[in-house]
Amino acid sequence: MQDAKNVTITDSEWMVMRAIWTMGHATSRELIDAMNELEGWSASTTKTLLHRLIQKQAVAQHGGSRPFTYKPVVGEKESMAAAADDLFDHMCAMRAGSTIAGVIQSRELSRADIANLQAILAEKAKTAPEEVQCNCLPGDQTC
Amino acid sequence: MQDAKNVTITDSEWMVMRAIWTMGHATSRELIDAMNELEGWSASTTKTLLHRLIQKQAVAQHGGSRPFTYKPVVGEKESMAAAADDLFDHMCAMRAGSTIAGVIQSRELSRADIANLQAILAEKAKTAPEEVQCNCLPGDQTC
DNA sequence: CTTATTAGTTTACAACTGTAGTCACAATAA
DNA sequence: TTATTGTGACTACAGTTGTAAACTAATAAG
Repeated sequence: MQDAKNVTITDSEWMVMRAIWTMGHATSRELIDAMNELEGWSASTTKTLLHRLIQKQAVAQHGGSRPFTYKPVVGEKESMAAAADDLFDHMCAMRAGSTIAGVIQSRELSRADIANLQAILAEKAKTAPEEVQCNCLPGDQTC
Repeated sequence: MQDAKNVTITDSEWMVMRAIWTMGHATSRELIDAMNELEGWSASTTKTLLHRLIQKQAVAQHGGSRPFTYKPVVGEKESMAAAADDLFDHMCAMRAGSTIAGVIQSRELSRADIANLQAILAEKAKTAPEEVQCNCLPGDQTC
């Protein structure tokens, strides 16, 4: 799988990727139908997005003959991780904790997810610093 | 403070907001200098961004006379929460847990942050479902 | 007061996005 | 083998974003 870090997937493109990831692989017809039902998009719109994703090498065309099959080239997990990292990279490091807290509160998580997060946190607690420094401006500040 | 949900702050604009949030309030000169040092931007660029933020009502101009003071209208915490929610809204609900896990692992968190997250998780565990359903396509799927 | 300097407003412009129409060609049906 | 249709490629076009120059109005310096 190609490095998801190098590909920027836009909001509309995400919708298509989600469908492809979930289906595993799909024909354009299947995608067009799914996108029409999900987002009300015209066939053209889905085609364009699919095309852009191919150019970005986030998706690849398979099967030599005409009704091609489309498959993801970038993984869902990696892409999501990259998008999340990208977001947090733009925010104040000092606020990451409370932002994560907000996300956890507003999302549905399974028992397994929670157990996993608890394990990660327990481990992380061992080496956690007392304070995280604000990194918004040159020099030390507190935001 | 105005509802951060309604304002879309772009990547470049975020940089300016971070500076304003950290400084609490600032003159354009201060912002221009900070942005030049941080991002290497020309004065014009910062001015434009500041302007757009004013139009979006994310920032307000204060003080009647010429060297105006600029202050945030939207809060940092709310804006970050909105941005994070926006991101997770576009992703498969089923994958939120592992994405959060990745974020936690890659970010620096203080002891207090961790304790807070642990408390939230403990509470959330009480009512957590066994499974979270994939919401990428119509009908139940697993992605 | 006149001039120089700074701060604020307008305009610019290419790249990227969201959304979609049209054209061309391969596959299929007649 | 020709007409039809499904599928993929190319074109379109307005709005947003990143980046910045040019212009104008206010203030400070002389």
